[in-house]
Amino acid sequence: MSTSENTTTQKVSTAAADLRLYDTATHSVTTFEPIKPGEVSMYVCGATVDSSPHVGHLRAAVDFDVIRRWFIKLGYKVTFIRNVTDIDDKILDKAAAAGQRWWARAYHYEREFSHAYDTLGVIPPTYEPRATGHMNDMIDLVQRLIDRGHAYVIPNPDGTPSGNVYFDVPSWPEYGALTHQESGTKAADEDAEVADRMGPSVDATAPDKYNPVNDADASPDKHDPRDFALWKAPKPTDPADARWKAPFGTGRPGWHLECSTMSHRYLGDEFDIHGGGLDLRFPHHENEMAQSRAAGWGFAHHWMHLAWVTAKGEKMSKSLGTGLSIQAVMKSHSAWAVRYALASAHYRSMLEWSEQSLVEAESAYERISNFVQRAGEAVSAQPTSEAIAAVTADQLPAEFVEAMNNDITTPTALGVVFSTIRNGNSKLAALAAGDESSRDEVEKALLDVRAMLDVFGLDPLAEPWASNGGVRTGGATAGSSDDSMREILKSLIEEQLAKREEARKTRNFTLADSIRDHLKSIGVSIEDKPHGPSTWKIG
RNA sequence: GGUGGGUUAGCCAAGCGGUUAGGCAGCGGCCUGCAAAGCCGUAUAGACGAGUUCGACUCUCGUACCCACCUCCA
Repeated sequence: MSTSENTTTQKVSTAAADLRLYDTATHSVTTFEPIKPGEVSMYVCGATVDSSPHVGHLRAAVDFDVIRRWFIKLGYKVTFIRNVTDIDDKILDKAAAAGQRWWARAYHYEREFSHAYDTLGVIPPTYEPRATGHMNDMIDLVQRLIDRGHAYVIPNPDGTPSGNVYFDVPSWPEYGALTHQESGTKAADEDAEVADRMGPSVDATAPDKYNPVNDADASPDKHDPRDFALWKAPKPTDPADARWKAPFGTGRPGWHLECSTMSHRYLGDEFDIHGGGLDLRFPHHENEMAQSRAAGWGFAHHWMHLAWVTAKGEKMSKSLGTGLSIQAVMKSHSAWAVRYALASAHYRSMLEWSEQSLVEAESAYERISNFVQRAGEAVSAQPTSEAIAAVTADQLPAEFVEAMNNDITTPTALGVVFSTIRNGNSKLAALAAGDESSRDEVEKALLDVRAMLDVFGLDPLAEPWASNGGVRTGGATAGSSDDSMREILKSLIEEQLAKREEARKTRNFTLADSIRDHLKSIGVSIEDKPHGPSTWKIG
């Protein structure tokens, strides 16, 4: 990716004016207009680090990474924030159950997430704030909301503040603007029973229709069932180092508060895009929006929510215990294939995760890397990473740009990649047949393909794949850290190839085929060429 | 009960009111000593019912089924 420090000369592409994105708040696809010309600010809700990442978490990271890379390709300077929620009920509960310090558990799983992100080639955020690092900001925000009349402190019997502070939903008439659940006018009596069974709903505003399902919601202190915790008094079991002093009582922050605080800290009063998983829409993002706006901030202009990864048609979920751990998947599949499988569905569509999707991804890798390798050899040079980063959106194939600009339609954009490869393969064949006029077209196709793949983070010769083998071939690519072993392997295999070549010349095909079969059985595949020597690769 | 999304060929997955999505798998052909890779061609679609239209997979309404959020969740 472009790492140019000199952003003053950065130019936004012409294509950028035509980017359209779906906005959760308006339920429509609208043209994207940045707050500051040439810049995009994004805040994405990161993980609550209470246990290992699963495939669904990685989809979120990969999809937002692709969106971010597209903004960069359009020529924007992107500030990308993804937080780490490292203090919350689940972390405290699970750590206590496992006999761990809560912060030790949080840090352990934060490292697992980071490692998984790196493995899949997700660009690190511009900043990655932790909730625990922003306590003063959070306390300030709670106080600000109290001062502005949008929050109230629950007093102890003796009149001192208890540490429980709630957001006053009725004080904020815009509440519900994001998810449109503000109605409250229905409710024939027969609805009440179902509403109760289904738990709290912002539609069920009447106190007698409210049937709380957990302690926090059950609090009799709340003025309105929709009110939510900004600051929580410690439970007796909470460890001493999970309690922070505040003017409204010792306690810890509510979940929603964290993101409002951190987005403001790093992106200011207003920013372009707020993202997260679909499940965060309500209540998390609705509440975030209410408290940030009630604090007097403009907050997010645009909301993007990602759909699930499903397994056998159902949501892959930590809480349902159906999450497929990323470590398990990585045991039998390459990181490239996992990333491809995750990036190949539209971000707002459910993504059905199966072995078959991984198998297809591996096939895609073969097809793509075969082309990249052969084209590179045919024109005697691969484009440099600088050359690829320098390709602007305006220089990419128009159909690709249109697909990406049309709400990041990655499946269609990927179709353009394959079309370009097919066309490039044809030119490659023409070039091999001696048609020198095809050389420029092969070169162009190679550059286009790698630049498009770079938008997906799937250029096989870019990091992190390159140092992991990249295009796995005996001939062209070096880069292994273990060069001497590589040389030994190479000479052994080439000795076999020479024997086979000799056999082919004497039309001893039985011997030639047995050499090929043997190499295949140890994981080396042979490819004969119309002219010149046969090539080999591992895999 | 409220809110939102979905139903496309063997499988995965898009756009589009009329003109090839794409991938994987299949079939036929070219190339090859045979393969592999690659190229060309090709079959199988749009849950169901009605409506709008010259024309609908695409718009509208209805029905069925599936999924999600409303409680922690990417």
